[in-house]
Amino acid sequence: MKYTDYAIISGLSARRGKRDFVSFADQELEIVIEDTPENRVNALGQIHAKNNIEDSYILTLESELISVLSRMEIQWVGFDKTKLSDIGVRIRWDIKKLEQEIYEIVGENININSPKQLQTLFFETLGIKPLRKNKTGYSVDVDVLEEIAKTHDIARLILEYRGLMKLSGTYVDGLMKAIDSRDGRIHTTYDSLGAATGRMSSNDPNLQNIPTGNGYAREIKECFIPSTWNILLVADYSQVEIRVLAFLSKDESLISAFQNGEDIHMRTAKFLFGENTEISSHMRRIAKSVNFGVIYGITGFGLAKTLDCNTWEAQKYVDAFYEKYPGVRIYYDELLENARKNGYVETYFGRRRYIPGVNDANKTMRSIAEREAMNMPVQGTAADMIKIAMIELDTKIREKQLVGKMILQVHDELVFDIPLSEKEIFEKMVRETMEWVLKNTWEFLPIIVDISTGRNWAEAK
DNA sequence: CGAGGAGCGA
DNA sequence: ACGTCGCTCCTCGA
Repeated sequence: MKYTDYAIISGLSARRGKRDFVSFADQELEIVIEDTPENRVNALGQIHAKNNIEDSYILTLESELISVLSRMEIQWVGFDKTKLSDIGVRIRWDIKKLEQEIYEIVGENININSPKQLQTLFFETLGIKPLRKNKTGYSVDVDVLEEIAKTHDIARLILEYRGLMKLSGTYVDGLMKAIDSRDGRIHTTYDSLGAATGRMSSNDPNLQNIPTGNGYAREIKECFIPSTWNILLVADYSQVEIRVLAFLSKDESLISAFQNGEDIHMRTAKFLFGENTEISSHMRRIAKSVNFGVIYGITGFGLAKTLDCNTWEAQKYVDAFYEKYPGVRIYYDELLENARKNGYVETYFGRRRYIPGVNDANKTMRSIAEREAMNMPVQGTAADMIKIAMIELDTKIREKQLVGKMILQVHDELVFDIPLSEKEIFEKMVRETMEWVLKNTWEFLPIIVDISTGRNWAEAK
């Protein structure tokens, strides 16, 4: 049955999507086409033509990536069904126990998965003051429950319950359904143009959001295993987005920090709290949030929420960041100026995203658009880099007639299923290729790839 | 079946 | 109003 979902296109296997049209950036084509990778890239080409983009490297890149992705999709990933099944039994047991505990405290069998019933419990029965509203009522999300948990233990239990339900539903049951009955492997579908920034997306099942934590989460990741006699090799770009920001902005402090091999979060922490200050783990955590936040176009309010501090304090950190890395501020100013003038932003490799909202009359809409504009070139350039590396690696693997295969991509990470005998050659080849994509700039901005291996995905990470 | 809320990843 | 990009599960009501 599963194969009825597939269409053979140009001798390659690719799955048909549900959509019957192709869109790119914020411009929908006025044509209805069969949703295939080839047609999507074709549509991308039409968008380029319509906007007078010539000699687009992105078009070449996306064309070449189609067959690479199809080979990854065909390969599939090994999976330990027995182990997942055992995890499922234990999680369900824990859920049952938590359920009983919660019912006991509440005094009745409420549906813990219903935000509506939780609202009634907290804000009416228990008389707790609501923290935040959403479209349908008062929010009972993790931030709110963390706050309530300070005074009511029940909130802690509900958070635990939610975490286990997520693992049980999305990962245990979800992955169990995705295991192929014939060979026990799992197959995902990639959408190369899945995100507006140029990132890919993965679905059915999504293998780009497998839990990374400890406990059950780690056990689930341990279920992803190599083929018989093989090992998994995981290669990931180290702090690639901040490095890309350094590269695009040419900020001197940011670049020199990477040149000197400094811990970038520590570098920012020193900037925020003083060169001679002993940086605590708390301070480093703040600096890390600021570093990431800047890439997302953060505001004082948003950072305050993340750090659980007041807006004034958070804004102070954001201001300090831009003061210490002035090149970043200039870069963003010029970027937004260009976005307002041209209506789009683009990556280093020329991938575009149209963002008409930067000139919207509505301040809120404009702010959203500005954050999108600020983030896209960073996230998109990183996406371009790994896509280029994937094409190059796919070619090399076949040229060298290696047995190992590239099987997964998780935004800044590639996973390979390889024989132990090919470990050294893969390590060297993968590192060199992934770092090579910005080779012409390596002189002033080191790109670092971390590689590890193991008998399962958790061990290799 | 779809919207909304929630939570998992980079 | 309030940090980017995704996908999937659950509830609830049409």
